[in-house]
Amino acid sequence: MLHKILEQKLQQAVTAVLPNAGAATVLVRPCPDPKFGDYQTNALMALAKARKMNPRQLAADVAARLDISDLCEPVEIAGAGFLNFRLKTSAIAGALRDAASGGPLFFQKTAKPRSIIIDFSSPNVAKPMHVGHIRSTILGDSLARMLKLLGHRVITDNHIGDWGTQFGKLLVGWKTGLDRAALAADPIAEMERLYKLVNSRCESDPQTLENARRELVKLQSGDAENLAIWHEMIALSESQFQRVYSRLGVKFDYSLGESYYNPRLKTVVEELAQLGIAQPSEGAMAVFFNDAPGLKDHPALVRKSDGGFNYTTTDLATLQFRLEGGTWGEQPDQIIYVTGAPQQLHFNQLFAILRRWKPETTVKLAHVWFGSVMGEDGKPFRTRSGETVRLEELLDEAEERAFNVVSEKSPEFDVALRKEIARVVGLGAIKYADLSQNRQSDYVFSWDRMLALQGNTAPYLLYAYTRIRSIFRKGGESASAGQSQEFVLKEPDELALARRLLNFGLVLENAADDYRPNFLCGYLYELAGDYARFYENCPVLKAEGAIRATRLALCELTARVLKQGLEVLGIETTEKM
RNA sequence: GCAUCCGUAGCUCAAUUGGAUAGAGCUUCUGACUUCGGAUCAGAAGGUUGCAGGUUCAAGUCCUGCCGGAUGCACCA
Repeated sequence: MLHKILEQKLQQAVTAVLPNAGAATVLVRPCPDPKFGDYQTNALMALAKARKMNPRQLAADVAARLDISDLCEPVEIAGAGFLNFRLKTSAIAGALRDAASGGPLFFQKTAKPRSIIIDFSSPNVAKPMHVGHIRSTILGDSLARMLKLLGHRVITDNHIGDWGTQFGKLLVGWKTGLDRAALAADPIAEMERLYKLVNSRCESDPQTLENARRELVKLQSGDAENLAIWHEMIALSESQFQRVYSRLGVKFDYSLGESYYNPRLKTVVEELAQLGIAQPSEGAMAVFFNDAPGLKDHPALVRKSDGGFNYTTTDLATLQFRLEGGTWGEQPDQIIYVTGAPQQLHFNQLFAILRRWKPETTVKLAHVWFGSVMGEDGKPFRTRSGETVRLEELLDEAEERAFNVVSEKSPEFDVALRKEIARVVGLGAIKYADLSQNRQSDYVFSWDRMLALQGNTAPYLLYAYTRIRSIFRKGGESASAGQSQEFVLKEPDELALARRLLNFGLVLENAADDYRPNFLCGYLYELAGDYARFYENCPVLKAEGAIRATRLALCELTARVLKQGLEVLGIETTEKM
């Protein structure tokens, strides 16, 4: 973490020159172009501006106070007042040696661990998980892994949809048209069929609608028969969820569904009413936001005119529960919700209500939203027959397609090995295609691009990894010889690779701070590219002495960073492919 | 009507959130030692960042107004 040291020294120099400069104002970041140097700061220009000083003069004064000659070449002042730092080769070699001999892998655990709840995935009971769930699941999982790696205490909670109005219709269907054999064969499909059946009947037949409403009321007031059916539907759905999550390698600490918060709903609304936050309106209870510009004219309902509660009420109760420390007994510093873009209004309302309801809480709330998955026709992604695409079938197809590619490229591997490689590559490709994109844009789903072998894709990264592993298989035990010897970095491709390795932690932190795994993907892609050039131009096993040892160490460290980076994205690696 | 988001190369996407000459991949064209794994690498071509103003040392990024598109908005989640 050389840039951290630079940042600290720079901070000291700045406070020496400007005694009342703020604490966290001077940041060091990678240069946009290596010709400027390795790292730069542009913060002095802003500081100078605020004080009406000459920015280049300030930069010169700060540079004069900097003692970093052990790490860097003399600092350069450039442009309107940039400070550019170029690392000495000895400093780069030293950092590599530290990492190669058991030190941290170019990142540090945070000095201030926070307690963070991440709420993601949230599938619905009795419905199939479809492509819409994949982004939330993968993004949330990746954020959880990232924050954990950086030393935070992370609690993952799957807020399952197990209490909506859909259960009225499901109960009617279950009681009147359940096909037990079909349920045994494919429970989700059967429940989905029942729901669709009753739902369409409701549109033309008010009596069915009324029946559904009545079944729902019975369920919610504790009717034994309906509760039993409801429990069965949940159990059947959970086995589906588990199948998907275990394939994806996603784990939740808690799966507290909406029903869990049911007992709190009434008192939450009463409290809001008592505090004057919620008020009666058109028979319902509503919260108005006249002073919040973005929310003006968009009130939130916390109780429906029929006395029932909705999404907002449940989420408020959930927030209350979590702020009290949940069942795990720790108050969160931060809560992250991972859902689609259409829910922005909902979360803006939710957060605004909480600020009024519990003005004393300092919890940091984040709605990490994402765009939709589109088909190649630019419309929401569906099957040819117009159905939503089932997640399990999507995963099957990814593995199948990957299997075909592996079989074509490596026919000499036996079937079991090819299947295992296809699993890693196929699932990795799905995840990577999603995570490598700016989460806020809609993205077009394309099998061909996703399993493409070139470009910013999982197969490209995995291939880079397998080439490194192959060197170690060939090189035998001499692979560990790198640790004791002096590092010799001369070739441009060695240095470029080494410099890239140093930035792993910096990128990891940026990605976590902004909830953007695509930063990490971009970094890993560049790292793999640097490695490919190094591999092309710098023979490892044919080299000798310190050069060989250095190159082996570069290989080893690259493999470790690739593996660690992919792991944080929830992607496994394979030794061969 | 109100609100949110988007418009970048022929296509699919980046751009470290206001930084230096806007970068990749696909596609097209040209090249690479009888390969430490060619699922690789090098090079060429491709742009007035939807349009017009503004803010400042600096704008794809911020502000204003247009044009075009997506989504959400009281009783689904």
